[in-house]
Amino acid sequence: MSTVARTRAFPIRDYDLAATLTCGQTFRWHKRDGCWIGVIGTRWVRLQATPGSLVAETAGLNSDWNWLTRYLQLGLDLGAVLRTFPEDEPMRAAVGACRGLRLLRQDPWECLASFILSSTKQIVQIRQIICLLCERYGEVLTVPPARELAYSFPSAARLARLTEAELRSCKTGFRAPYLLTAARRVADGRLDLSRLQSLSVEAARAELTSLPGVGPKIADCVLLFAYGFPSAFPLDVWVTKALQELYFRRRAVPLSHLRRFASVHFGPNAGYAQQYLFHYIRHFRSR
DNA sequence: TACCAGGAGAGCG
DNA sequence: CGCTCTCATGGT
Repeated sequence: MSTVARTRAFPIRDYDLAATLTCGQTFRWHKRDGCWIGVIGTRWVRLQATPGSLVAETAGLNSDWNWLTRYLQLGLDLGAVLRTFPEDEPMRAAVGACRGLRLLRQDPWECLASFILSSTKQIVQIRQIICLLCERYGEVLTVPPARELAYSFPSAARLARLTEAELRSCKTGFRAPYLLTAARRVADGRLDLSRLQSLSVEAARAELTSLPGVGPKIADCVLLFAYGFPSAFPLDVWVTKALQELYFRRRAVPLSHLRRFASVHFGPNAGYAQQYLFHYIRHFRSR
């Protein structure tokens, strides 16, 4: 039965939609009347979490929903992932505090650009910057009647034509030239983001970190959130704090040491474990 | 007001 | 390699 519809319900369990959309892996979702409204690619989407299912509404008709199931990773067996985590007290606490937190599979360009803009910014500020960029340089999207305007994330080609001053007027600060360089490299083909999916995680990381303003942390965010490399382990100030507090008795440990520890301790889905630690330390052990 | 934010790069010893 | 400084700006 290939129904064409504007809405669809997906049976799912252990999916904490709110945590997933607000935990710092994506920046454009907002809550309205108990639902989550956002943009995936060039589609306006409204999501409602109900017990046992997710209900999705779009502006236009869909004959297939693969773009959505892929983004939300609805086919993932979360339990199988959690079973690969180390059986220690910190991981039990982190997972127990937020059962149902998921990793999304995002568009590489939007993810790369977003995290270039993320450095030494709070998540609320990152959201502001990206919102400004989309309103000014994104495309107006079709939305259902009586809904607020929605915009696509601006393409690399669009941003490549901007001046640094125009980018700085979106509050990007010292990150403006970084974003501009990335946009130009992607737009003129020197950097082929779709090719990275076929590379080893090390080779893909090397490609990303060749961009100015993209170091190991931002590269690993893109490797994990856009390409789904399960071993990518973004080590930011929060995860650093979590590791020191939970595994090193609150002692300051060199970053290189933490990287080594993370790569051996958390197993094949270290990136997933990282997201639970990030969420846990930010919401339950702040300061 | 002071501190800090999902960092990275350059300069230094 | 490890440390320090700078970059820009606004939230808390």
